[in-house]
Amino acid sequence: MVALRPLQALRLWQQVCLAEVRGDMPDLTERQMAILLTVYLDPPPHTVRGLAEKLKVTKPVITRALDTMGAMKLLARHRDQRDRRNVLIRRTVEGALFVERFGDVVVANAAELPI
Amino acid sequence: MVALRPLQALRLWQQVCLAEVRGDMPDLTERQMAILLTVYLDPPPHTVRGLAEKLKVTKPVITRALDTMGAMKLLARHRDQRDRRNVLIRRTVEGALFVERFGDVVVANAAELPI
DNA sequence: TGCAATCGTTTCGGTACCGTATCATTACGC
DNA sequence: GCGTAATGATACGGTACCGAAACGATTGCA
Repeated sequence: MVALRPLQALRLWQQVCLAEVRGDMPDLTERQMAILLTVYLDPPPHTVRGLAEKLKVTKPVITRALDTMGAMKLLARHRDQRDRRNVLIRRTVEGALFVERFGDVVVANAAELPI
Repeated sequence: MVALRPLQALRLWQQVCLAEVRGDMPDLTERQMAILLTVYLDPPPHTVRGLAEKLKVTKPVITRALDTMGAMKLLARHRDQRDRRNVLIRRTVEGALFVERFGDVVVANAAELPI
């Protein structure tokens, strides 16, 4: 339970967005961000279908996001050997680093919030 | 000063992203979000040039974002009568409501964070 | 062995955004 | 007035994403 007042929440979001926009990091879509954080925060296994249901989007949305973030090495695909129709989404070192750094940005900006 | 631990920060971001993705709200780009929040949180006046400098992006980026969000009625353009070259970006009722509701989403998700 | 169901992917046309360069309008100094 | 500077908008080609539909691959069941 984190007590956050509306103005603080908005200010936090603004500062983090500004940091992301100003930086030369690869800009991720809100959907891509939701997928990435879900893969790294929720327990595996993660499948295309599962993510599509969690985000309430269609499967092609997940496939395309995996294409993009896979090219960025933020996560990786892996065929499920027990049911070769499935694709398991796995974490990568680069992705873990990216997520960790992003979390630090949020924490740092939260620490500087006034009032 | 808000004490937020890395895992809490990431979980918060995930939940808010999920809420936005799942909702049928108009999805805003990270840049658009940075502009919108800056207009509504920072003191006016706001100009295209000023926003471009603050976000470290080019002016067409701001112009296009204003087009998009203007069509959504999230903010409005207004010629500066003292220097008619300038365009002043003003807040709207719809935009204020949108920002307020977004802040509430963040606050609500922060309140439900574990540990 | 067939055949339907499920999985993820691909294709299609359309839309939105990007960066760069250029434009029209307005202001200001000479 | 006239040229220069500054503002924001636009044109252009390119890229990425979107929703809907169709597609191969794999499974499991009759």
